[in-house]
Amino acid sequence: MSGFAQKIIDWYNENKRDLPWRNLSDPYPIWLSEIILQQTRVDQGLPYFHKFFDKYPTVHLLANAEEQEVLRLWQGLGYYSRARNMHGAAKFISSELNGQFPDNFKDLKKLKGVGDYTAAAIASFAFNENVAVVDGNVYRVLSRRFGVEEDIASPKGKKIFQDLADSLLPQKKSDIYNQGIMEFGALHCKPKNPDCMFCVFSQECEARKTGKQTDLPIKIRKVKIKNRFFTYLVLEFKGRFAMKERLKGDIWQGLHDFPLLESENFYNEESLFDQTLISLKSLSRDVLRCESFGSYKHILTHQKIQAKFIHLNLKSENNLNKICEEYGLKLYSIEEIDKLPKPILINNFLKEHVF
DNA sequence: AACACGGGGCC
DNA sequence: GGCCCAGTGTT
Repeated sequence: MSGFAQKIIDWYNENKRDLPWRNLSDPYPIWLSEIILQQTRVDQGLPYFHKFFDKYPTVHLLANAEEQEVLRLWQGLGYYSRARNMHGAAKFISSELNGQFPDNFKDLKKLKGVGDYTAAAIASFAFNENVAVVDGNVYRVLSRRFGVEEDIASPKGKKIFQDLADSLLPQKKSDIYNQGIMEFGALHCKPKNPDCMFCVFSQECEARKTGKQTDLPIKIRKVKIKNRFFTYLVLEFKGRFAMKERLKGDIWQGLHDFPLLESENFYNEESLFDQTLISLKSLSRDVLRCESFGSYKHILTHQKIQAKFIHLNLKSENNLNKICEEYGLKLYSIEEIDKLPKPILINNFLKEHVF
């Protein structure tokens, strides 16, 4: 075993966290945890793992659940296609494979939502297959320790890191080593403020020699962050809220949120109001004028969505208030929105339509 | 090869 | 306000 792998394993045995999906041989909870932890920190994913594993202790129970119920449990975790793919894969395993999990890297990759990383992780942790996992932690640890300055976002860079990870993989205890290098990246060789003073690689780390720790790994972002502006109408009818299912091909597809207007900015009020009128005609068939204020900010990786809520201009003759009164509707103001329990905000996709 | 897809934590 | 996180699927 290389000195590198040995040091990783020693560090891991000394510093590892006690996590519920560790030291298990059943691939189901391991798969569950890996899907949940894609692009997600352990602290954030942990409660979701418990929710899912408690509610669906076997792959059959998950497979037999309604998709809406699965999405409801996933609510707030983000990247909702993970939930849909996971549910689809559960159905496939339950019905086509008789509940028998694929037991090797190649077959695991055939599952929806299981790519190179996840297939390697499950193959390694559940079936002790000798494959190297490469995730964000591995990129960081390897790039720093070995001074690799290749762009991890490029296919060429990805291959270089995969090859390096493969070459470092020990023949024995590769599962422990895989867990170890990721844990080391998550807890010690962190993106910001890595603890280089007390590091097992303090002597041989290439990044430390050149002071480039926080410059590595190199990741060239090409996608520009887009700004989007949503104005929400929050309408209540006898304790239920008007919600719409979001269309495919956009964010939160298939999920539900409040009726909304999208504009290029919040200052383009005139056009926003015009749209409002058109949109509200489906509710009231009347001409309405609304006034907007307040804000709710929602930041995504590649989209910056700023949302706010509107209420009506009370001076208006045929205003939404009147319509609301007629129909027994309540239109929420921003102050009232702020007092609502958090799940009622735009993370929500409850399937409760008033109209 | 580029891009879409979430939400939360950190500095 | 920008970056990152136990990445994958689509085009």
